[in-house]
Amino acid sequence: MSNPRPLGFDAIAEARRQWEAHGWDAPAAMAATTSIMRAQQIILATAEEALRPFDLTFARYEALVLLAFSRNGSLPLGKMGDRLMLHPTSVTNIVDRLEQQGLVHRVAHPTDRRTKLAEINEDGRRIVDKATEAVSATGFGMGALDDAELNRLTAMLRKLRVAAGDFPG
Amino acid sequence: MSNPRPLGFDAIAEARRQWEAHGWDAPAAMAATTSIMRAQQIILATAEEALRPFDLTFARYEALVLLAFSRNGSLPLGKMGDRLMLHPTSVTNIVDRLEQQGLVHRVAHPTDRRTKLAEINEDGRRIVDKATEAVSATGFGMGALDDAELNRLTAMLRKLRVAAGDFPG
DNA sequence: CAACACTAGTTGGACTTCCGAGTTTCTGTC
DNA sequence: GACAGAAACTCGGAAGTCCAACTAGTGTTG
Repeated sequence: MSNPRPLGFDAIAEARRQWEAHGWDAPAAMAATTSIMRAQQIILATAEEALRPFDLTFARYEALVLLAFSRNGSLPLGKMGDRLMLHPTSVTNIVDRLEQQGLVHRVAHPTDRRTKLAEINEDGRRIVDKATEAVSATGFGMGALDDAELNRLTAMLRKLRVAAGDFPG
Repeated sequence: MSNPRPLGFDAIAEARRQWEAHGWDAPAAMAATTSIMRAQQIILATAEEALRPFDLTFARYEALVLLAFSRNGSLPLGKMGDRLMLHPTSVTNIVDRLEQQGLVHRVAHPTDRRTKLAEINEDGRRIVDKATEAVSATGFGMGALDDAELNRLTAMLRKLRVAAGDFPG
């Protein structure tokens, strides 16, 4: 989680200074963008480190959680892609691996023969519980922020997601 | 930038509800994490769409900007990796491509023969100016937030970066 | 000054993601 | 009932990232 070669200064603040010095537009948006990029990198690295003992990537973990939360423990692959905002081919790949790991298997859809369901099994549920404990224990790398701040962050990014057309709002 | 298959509801709010219903820990951190992941995806897609006419990925664009901002228009590859938080291999790959595109070339370090410098040329500077115009025009996909919100966002994520050891703070 | 450890960059391999194209299966319309 | 169009999934290929191992050059230390 910690950076092996820390800088002595805030690279994003420095970039913003230069951005403005060059007379470029939208410095606040640039700084926020770069901050989100870096935050995502930090959070992802933290989570993946916690997930390594379970041989799960964050994407596979998210997919497992989604299935664990679903009504019957199964969902059509396409619906998974919609929920996780992933390309269909990525879903195929993820389900392939989870199936190889014996945590999930593909099942025929009861009425639509085009559709395949991914179904989580008992091993999958056990793993997802343990993996969640491990990830939660790291606080997702967000220990520096309290719950009020986290909620404000989530609310701000919600606006962004609505504007991008993720959901009606 | 807009999602081809929008959901009718907020998937992250729904995930949080289920997370709490299962009695799992740190729901606020989970929701914030997932929000950052999705925000990064949106922003990246927006930027890459704007950069496509210039045949640049966001990573290559960031590298070009870094070089354009540097004192002599050149930096050692390792230093670029530190600033951009990239693995040395990724820097090699990025500079390879920028060199193929004729925007950058590798130069020997004046005193240390291990080190190579990436140096931006006139074409590179011209492209980075135009690309910046294109990216700024999209507001980085953050049009839904005003400058005050963007600054609060940046400040919160700054805490996170300090905690991860990016810089002393 | 010789041996050893460290640093800078590259190479090859595994993994993930997306895009385009293709197959199979519905669905709506005439 | 036939058929054009849409939908669900998969396959092959390109691009990007990281890791482990390697080469070459530098620094340190006895």
